[in-house]
Amino acid sequence: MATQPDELTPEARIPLSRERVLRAAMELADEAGLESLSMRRLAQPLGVEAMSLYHHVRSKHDLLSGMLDMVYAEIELPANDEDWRSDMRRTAISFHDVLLSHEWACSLFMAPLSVGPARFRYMDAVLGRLRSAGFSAEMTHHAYHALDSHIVGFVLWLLPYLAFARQGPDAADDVLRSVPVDGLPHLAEHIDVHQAPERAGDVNEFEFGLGLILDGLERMRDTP
Amino acid sequence: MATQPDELTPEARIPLSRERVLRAAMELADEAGLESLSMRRLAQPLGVEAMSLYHHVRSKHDLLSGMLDMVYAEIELPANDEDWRSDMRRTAISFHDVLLSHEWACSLFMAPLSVGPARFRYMDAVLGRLRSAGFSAEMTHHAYHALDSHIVGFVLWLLPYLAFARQGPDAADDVLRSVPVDGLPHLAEHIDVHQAPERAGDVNEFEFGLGLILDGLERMRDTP
DNA sequence: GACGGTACGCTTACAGCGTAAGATTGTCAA
DNA sequence: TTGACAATCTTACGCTGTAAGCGTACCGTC
Repeated sequence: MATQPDELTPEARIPLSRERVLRAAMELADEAGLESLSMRRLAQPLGVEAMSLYHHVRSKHDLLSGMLDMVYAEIELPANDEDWRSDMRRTAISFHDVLLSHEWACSLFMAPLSVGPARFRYMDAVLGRLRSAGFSAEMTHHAYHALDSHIVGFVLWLLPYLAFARQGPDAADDVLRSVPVDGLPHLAEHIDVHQAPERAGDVNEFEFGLGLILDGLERMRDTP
Repeated sequence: MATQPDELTPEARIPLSRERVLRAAMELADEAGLESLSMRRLAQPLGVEAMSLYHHVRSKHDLLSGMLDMVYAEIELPANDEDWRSDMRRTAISFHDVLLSHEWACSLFMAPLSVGPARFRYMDAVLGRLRSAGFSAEMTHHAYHALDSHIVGFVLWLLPYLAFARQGPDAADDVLRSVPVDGLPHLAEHIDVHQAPERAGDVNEFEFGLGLILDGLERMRDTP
């Protein structure tokens, strides 16, 4: 049954392409993490050898750049529907969610990757919505960096906790309980707050800081 | 002149230690970046072979954990001198400065490293200062995450720009000019703001967002 | 002084990495 | 049929972290 043609035909039917390589890379990174993404392992599910990938991707660096840009493409751009704070909140939460669904993306912010078109489009859309809300160019600049810093910084904090939580239902609690809180009373209290049963959604945590920034900006818009 | 004893004696005088390994690792990372930090290269300036390091460090993972904790140890903890906002601003700026002087540290936030004592101490001190300012346990928790998210997120944004700027006086401008701004008018404006001569200190950018958060928190403290 | 235990450093070896170089194959045009 | 060209595979190199084992130098105890 499993003759050679049978195996080769479907592979040959769908030729490699940058698109397909990037998409496979994202899937692999989503499932197994960035550290599992090697050229050899990426080639395997594509039915190809590692070096073949280099016809569609200049280097691993280029591959990662492309992956990050696909992440940016998933972010919901700000609408012009409601008041600017609601519009920006929606985009910020979308960015937050996208980063959580591609945890490896945060690791790529540090590397000096080349910036792709989707990221430029995202920046322009956010800056445009802030300008149309009435912010000056200078103020828009401030607001943009404050918002993006919060989003990326927050997810960066959240990810290690999520990694623990995924290990098992009580793994996170075990880790928290193992913290040496002797002589660190406020840390102990902080951990209690984290363990409080009512805090199901850490999204609320995120939206608290987000609201703080949005409200602060709104006040500065009123009195420029 | 260069007899064997001459060469061996000074090495034997200063035996390896976890402290010395960590310090050498930080120096290497500061100068050449995290990607240059391999066990073999780290061993070289210590006058030792790579495997010898494993007597003082459980693994490379453990080495990185230790390095990150030394970074936390450099942060100026919040005093109880003035009003809480001034105290916290000083600590936040110190954190910011420390991250800029050890750029590799940001890359380590993502990895699920074990948390060391200096980081616990930092957390407790910050949480304590917020509590003594009159914030509730829940509110302190919010404030802590909002502040740290901003610090880490902001530095994460700044680092790629700094990397360009270091390549040469005009390298950053060249990169900015090469951005395809056709159809992205707000991005073009954003780049203009970045290139404006009067913006010498990007620290101001950082302190803008910091002030936004501190002021927002202060308002919530007044009306709980 | 002799002896065993422990700590520390070295050597060797292995599997895996990114990718340069070159051989091989499949496909279409002339 | 032939040539051209692109896509793919093969091989190889220098690098990585680190497991396993060996040698040695110092230690407290007899």
